[in-house]
Amino acid sequence: MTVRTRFAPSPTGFLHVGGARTALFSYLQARANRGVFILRIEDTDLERSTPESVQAILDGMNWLGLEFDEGPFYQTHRFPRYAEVTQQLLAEGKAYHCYCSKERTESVREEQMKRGLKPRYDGLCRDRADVPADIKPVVRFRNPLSGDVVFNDRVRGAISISNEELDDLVIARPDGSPTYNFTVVVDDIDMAVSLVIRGDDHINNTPRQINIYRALGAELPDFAHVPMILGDDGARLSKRHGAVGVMQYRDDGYLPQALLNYLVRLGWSHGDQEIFSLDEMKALFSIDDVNRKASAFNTEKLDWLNQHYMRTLPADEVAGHLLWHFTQAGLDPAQGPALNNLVAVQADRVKTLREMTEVSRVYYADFGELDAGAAKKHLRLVAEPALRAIAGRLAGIGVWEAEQLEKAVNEVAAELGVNMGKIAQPLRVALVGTGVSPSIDKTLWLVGRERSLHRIERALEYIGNRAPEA
RNA sequence: GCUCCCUUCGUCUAGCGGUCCAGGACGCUGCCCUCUCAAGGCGGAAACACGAGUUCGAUUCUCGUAGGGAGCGCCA
Repeated sequence: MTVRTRFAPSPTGFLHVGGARTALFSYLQARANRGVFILRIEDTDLERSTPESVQAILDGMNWLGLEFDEGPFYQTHRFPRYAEVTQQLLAEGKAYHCYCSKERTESVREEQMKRGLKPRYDGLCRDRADVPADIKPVVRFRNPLSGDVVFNDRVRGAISISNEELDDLVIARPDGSPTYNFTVVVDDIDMAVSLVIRGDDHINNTPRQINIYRALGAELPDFAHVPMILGDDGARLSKRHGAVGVMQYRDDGYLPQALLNYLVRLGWSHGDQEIFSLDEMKALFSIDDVNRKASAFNTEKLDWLNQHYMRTLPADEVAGHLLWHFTQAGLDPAQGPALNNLVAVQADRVKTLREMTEVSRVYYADFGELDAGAAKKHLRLVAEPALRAIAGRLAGIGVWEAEQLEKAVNEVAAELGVNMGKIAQPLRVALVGTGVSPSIDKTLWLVGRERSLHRIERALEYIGNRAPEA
């Protein structure tokens, strides 16, 4: 039997990391078993669902590379089907019309709470014979009154709940529109989903859904409830934790490979392995190895992975992602070194592409003021001879490559009888305006000949203009 | 309140009764390397929530306790 999994988000916002991981697990489980991955949009809540959210979810999945084989299916397109099944249940006496007002069911709930009971519908209309006029009824599922619902969760193990804890849930509103617990079951049956992977906030819904499966005479799928993802502080993930939307991570400079790798290791592991390519994930992942415990999102580890991928992925590939950030930052890549060269030099110095863009600005556009502290410390009178010497040397250099540049700087240092620090730091400040940059040869290489000579000239002016030292 | 679920270093995790005075990774930290910042190399500190059982033997099994989470909608 082929494994069929699905991701079924409701389009009420962007794709957040928790949903993304659920989607990833579902996707990988399908891939690992040569199965089918389905995308279904659960948009039955007309009030809160928006086309923008649908697009945001699609964008997020696309950015992560989670390709679905079937869908997207929209529940709003399937209302006739739900109505059909509702009628079937009604006809078979497995569901009934309920004329209770919202007010009544709410007061019943309050009363039960007050008495220390679990709030549930009291079944007043369950065996009602009369048909009140002028009231549009809801349809309730006739849940079994006794017995236990037992299922074996692929990540949680055996879970059991008594039917006495469950009540007759509403499956259709007065206007005929279906409700969640009902549509999922109908859809998962119709789409032949064999493994339902979803957040563990659905554990408590599962028994009532199982009862519906049974009433429909359908075979049960497997269930796998994955734990939720918490914020850095262990509290439920929310906006105040910063980035929660997948696309926000792109904006912040993360590579999809890094986020994917980070997410797959949240709740799942394969021995001590930390780095997984998508192909490895597809080959090694198993939902049965997923943990039961909720895990906290740790941005520092994501940073580490992101840097790892910036360093190890082909520079051209990273450059492709970097280009997007350059565009966002209003930088023209044509005004400086090729982006793949930039990546090769900068990758092990920054955590994100956004950071790379920021620290690389000086290679594509002029910088304003010299950093006051750095200039004061390194652009002093004593540095003047070194800068003049290096400028003269650079002007005549044949091939503007790191190797030659390093040689040139070394030779000038030797000729002047000073150590590297005495020449590299002033030169660095002259070239980029601050005391921090890649090794001096790479820095020169990135800045380029004309720009380097011009900036050294400017630094010499600065030295000339500064007040005599005490 | 009721029901269900969870509990190994700060964090992500390995462990599936003895191999564990608990292993890896991020982070932190010491040293080395060094033209700055990184990266890298070699070290270090850091955990089985607690209490009873079961067993020759429990991190691993059972039950309690404590703490945490989720659900209890005509939301999904």
